Amino acid sequence: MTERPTGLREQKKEATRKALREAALRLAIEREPDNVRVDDIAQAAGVSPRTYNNYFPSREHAIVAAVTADRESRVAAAVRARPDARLADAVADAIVDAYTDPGEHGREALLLITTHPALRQTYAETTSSALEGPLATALAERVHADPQTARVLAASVAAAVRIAIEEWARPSGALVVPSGPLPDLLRAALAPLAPALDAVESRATGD
Amino acid sequence: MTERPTGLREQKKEATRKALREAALRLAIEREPDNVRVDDIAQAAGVSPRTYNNYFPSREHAIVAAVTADRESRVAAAVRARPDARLADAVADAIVDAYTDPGEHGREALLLITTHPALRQTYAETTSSALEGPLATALAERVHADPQTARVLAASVAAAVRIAIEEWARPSGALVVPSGPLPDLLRAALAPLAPALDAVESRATGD
DNA sequence: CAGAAACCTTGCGTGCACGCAAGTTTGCGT
DNA sequence: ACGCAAACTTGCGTGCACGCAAGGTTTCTG
Repeated sequence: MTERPTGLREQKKEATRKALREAALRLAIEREPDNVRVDDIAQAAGVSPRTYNNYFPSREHAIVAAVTADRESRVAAAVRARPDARLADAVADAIVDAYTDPGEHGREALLLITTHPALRQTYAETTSSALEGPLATALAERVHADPQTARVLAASVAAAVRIAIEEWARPSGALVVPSGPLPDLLRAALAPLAPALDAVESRATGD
Repeated sequence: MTERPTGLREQKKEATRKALREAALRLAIEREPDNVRVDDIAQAAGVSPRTYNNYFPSREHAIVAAVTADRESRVAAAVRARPDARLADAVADAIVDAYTDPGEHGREALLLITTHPALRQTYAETTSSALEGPLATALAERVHADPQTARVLAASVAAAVRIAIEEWARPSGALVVPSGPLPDLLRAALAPLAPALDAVESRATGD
């Protein structure tokens, strides 16, 4: 499933992708993100600037990809892994797990993303859109509703996550409340959707 | 509220904006959208190319703005106008009303947007994001929940609308079902969210 | 009504995204 | 082992978004 289809060309591609996102993150940390040209990233990774855009659709994406990794598909897998739990709980737990303590280098990188407006937006955006697809598939399997319903619910969850992340990464001009740690924000944002998840779950079970 | 703050500078600005979006739509219809440069639109509207981007953030936005107009804020107003109806119904009706029969020139323009991938995406995207803010405000007034909850629900509704529009504007390679007219798609996409809207409504009422 | 302040337009320069058409590498069948 | 086809990289060219600063217009203020 997550194995390499053939072997060697795929390795090279993955190596290049990794080199690019790590170079992007490293450069963004040591200089300011604004002072990093895409040419620099490409050069640091040993490829042409044109190739950079074969891997990432924008300058910001490589940087956030260094943090994001494959969280989104792990969320989908975690939801699948608990078919007995209440759906709303399974979703909330999976998301909180995935977005809690993003790892070692993540700490400094997240500060960077939080600080920088363009990165903030790309982060929330890609997180949300990357989550929508896999989660929709997982939901469609889990409840036996039509794909459209699963897609709407997945998109709603993704939107809630995006809002939580935006809230969490807000500049917070010291006037408003710090609005708490990310896990709490995530659960609070997901709470309003619980009735909808419950409904589709019971409807599927009772059907 | 929707009045001009002072007068004359605002008139000129609105005139320019209107000239730009109408020029954009006209050119996009008579040539193909791909054959319309932003320079052409600017010239047709009698402003410099640089000024174009002071009004619209991308080439596609002017075209979809010609169709979109101010639908999104009308949705918010319509929700506010029916404080007695069930929230889920008020939202669904308001949205269906706003997105049904977009007007005269809309017919041809919508075909154009439907046909063209980049326009489709911009259309669904701006529609959704333009809806989220005003609707969140309206919801926050209507139910007396915290703003965060209102925002999540508004974003979910916006996501559902986006999905319905995407589905409706899908190329539909004649293999899948035509998936029906837009109002039906909208109601179907909004249906899964009704429990969440009911819940926040009763919680606010009972509170 | 004159001067100032706010605002808008515009040209210029830069960086970026991407289509296209070579040129090069990898994989596979025979 | 060989050669072809698919896939990847790269340079080039184009169009676009946008920061910046100069100049013009509208609005505000005394």
